[in-house]
Amino acid sequence: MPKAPPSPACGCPVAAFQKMISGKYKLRIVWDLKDGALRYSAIRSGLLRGLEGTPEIAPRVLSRELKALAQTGLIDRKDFGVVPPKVEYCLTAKGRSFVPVIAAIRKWGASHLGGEAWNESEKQIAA
Amino acid sequence: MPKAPPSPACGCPVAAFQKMISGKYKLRIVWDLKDGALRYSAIRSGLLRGLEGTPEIAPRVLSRELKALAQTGLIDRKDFGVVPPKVEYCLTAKGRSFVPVIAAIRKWGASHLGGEAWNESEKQIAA
DNA sequence: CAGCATCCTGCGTGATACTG
DNA sequence: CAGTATCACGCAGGATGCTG
Repeated sequence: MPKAPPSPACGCPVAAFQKMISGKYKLRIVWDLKDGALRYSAIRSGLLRGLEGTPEIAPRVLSRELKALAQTGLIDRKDFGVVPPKVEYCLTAKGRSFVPVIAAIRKWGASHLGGEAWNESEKQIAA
Repeated sequence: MPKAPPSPACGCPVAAFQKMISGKYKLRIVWDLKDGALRYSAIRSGLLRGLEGTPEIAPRVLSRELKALAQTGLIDRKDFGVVPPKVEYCLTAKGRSFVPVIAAIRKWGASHLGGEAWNESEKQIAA
């Protein structure tokens, strides 16, 4: 991975944020991790909670999200290096500092989206 | 209409939130609108502020984001029905209530992403 | 001025199979 | 158990040209 041009902070904290949480699971993963470390499969199961029509989450996808989160510095990966494999993921300080933001999002979402105020677009999510 | 199963608080408000702000410009549009109504081209110009390498924003894209935001109920479209066309976009009550959330995001982003703490992944944004 | 119509491309996401 | 490898697809998003 070549090139490393200077990054003009421009006005993009929002853009960086969007990139950081891009993906369907990143926010939920961080949120689920707020209560403590979780293993790969625990995270996986947690992501399926409350979702009916949702097919299984492709391991490739979850793996990528976790790597991305680790690279961003929100979570930390702990490999116990044993067999059978045991790996735990937990929040970093940065990740913990981010939890309140998610809390704010959830709070707002609960007030304005949590009810039945869903429109066509959202239904397909749950359908 | 397929079932509207009770939304178990699960992680759905977050999912709805993600869908609501999906797209590169939605958050910034809402943010730029917090100070008052803006016209189409004003929004367009505003989105290019501070971005050098960024090519022009495709009208198709911006148009779509605005429609989505309107459909979500975050912004309102005011067509003056005159020639030459004049259209203004402004926040709805819902949209205004959402501004603090963006503020929280920006605040956090400024602390943790605003500096030079960008890694490879983010660089391509500015590149 | 504020869009819409069309084509095209990359990536995010899902599904399936395999491994250390 | 915790992933990686591969194939395939839909859709966001950019580029260009045109219109009421």
